[in-house]
Amino acid sequence: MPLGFEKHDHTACIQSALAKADSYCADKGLQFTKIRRRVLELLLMEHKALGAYDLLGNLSNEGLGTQPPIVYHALDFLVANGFAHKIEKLNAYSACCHPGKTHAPVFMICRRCKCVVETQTEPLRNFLGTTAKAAGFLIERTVIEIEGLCPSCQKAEPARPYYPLRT
Amino acid sequence: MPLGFEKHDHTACIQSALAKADSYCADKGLQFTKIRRRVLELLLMEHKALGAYDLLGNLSNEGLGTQPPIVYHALDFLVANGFAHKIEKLNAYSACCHPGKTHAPVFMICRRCKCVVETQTEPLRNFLGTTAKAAGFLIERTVIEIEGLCPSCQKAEPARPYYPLRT
DNA sequence: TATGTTATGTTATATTATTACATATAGATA
DNA sequence: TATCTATATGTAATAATATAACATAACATA
Ligand SMILES: [Zn+2]
Ligand SMILES: [Zn+2]
Ligand SMILES: [Zn+2]
Ligand SMILES: [Zn+2]
Repeated sequence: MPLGFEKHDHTACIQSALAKADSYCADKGLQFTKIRRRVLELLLMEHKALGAYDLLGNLSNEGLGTQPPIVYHALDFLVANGFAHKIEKLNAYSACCHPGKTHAPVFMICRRCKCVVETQTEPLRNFLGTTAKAAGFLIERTVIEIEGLCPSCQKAEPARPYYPLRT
Repeated sequence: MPLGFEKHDHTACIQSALAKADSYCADKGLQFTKIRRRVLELLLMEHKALGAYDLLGNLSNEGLGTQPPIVYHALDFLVANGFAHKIEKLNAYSACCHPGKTHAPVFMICRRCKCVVETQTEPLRNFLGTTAKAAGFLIERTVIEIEGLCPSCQKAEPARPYYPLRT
């Protein structure tokens, strides 16, 4: 599993994630069915987020279903069980890179090549916890997504100004 | 402007935000037109996020336009100029509580009463900067949204488990 | 007023997601 | 094994969000 944008053995990356999902589901008595497994596999193929209808297109080509609820059902399962995340900024879905661990994921999204890298930071979680506590707010979920340019795309394109547009 | 969930003089809150927008636009030579101003005003009315079609419903009732691009044009302006933010998790829009300041906003979203409170944390921004830098990633924008229960809703409803569902 | 620029309006359509329910299948129970 | 029950999949229709492409109107300023 990549910790960042460095090259890695992605075949192993995929196999490892599927194996973890297999054993986790076996442990918990969850049905890791053909469709669910295939959707996860599709999400694992690249470190990119895929839209529900991209996934559905693939399923459809493979004779695994043609209607939206097919893929949304599978995504519900994968997200609920922590095998995938929804990337809110993209309305798309990404395989989890740290399955089986409690984590508050942080996504780095390259606007140019669309790659998505998941990282996690315990300090950040603590930090948000402190911020929320000060306001009396009780955290249940977090959405943390960073948009910008990945290392290789920085060479190809100038940066846009850091948030916000206002000076 | 509220720093958290405490009660405050919301009429003053609205007036102050509109006045800031007026003067900012005057300074920059931006056209703070009737529709744009009204959309901001609608967003300011409560500390909640409103969907584009909610806003359009209001505009439509007031004879200010009936088609989606009307409201999306206005929202584009308000977001581009930092008067409003899109809340990605809700596909909805919220007036900025710190207009005129450079900031990476953090939103606390109550799942029960749907209130949205914007805060900002310079340390968090630094922290994400460090995380990204370690991966060689260049930040342009951030999406930081916390979901959970606001102080008053905590009294009314039990919390759900903290992220993630996985044990 | 003439001219270029920005804002608004119109039509159509794209994209993402859900509701509600029917059928099929897996796993548990008798 | 046969039945029961819960879960998964399939179907149809529709809801909700957002954009493309372009026409018209209003504004800015020379
Ligand atoms: Zn993850
Ligand atoms: Zn890139
Ligand atoms: Zn703001
Ligand atoms: Zn609340």
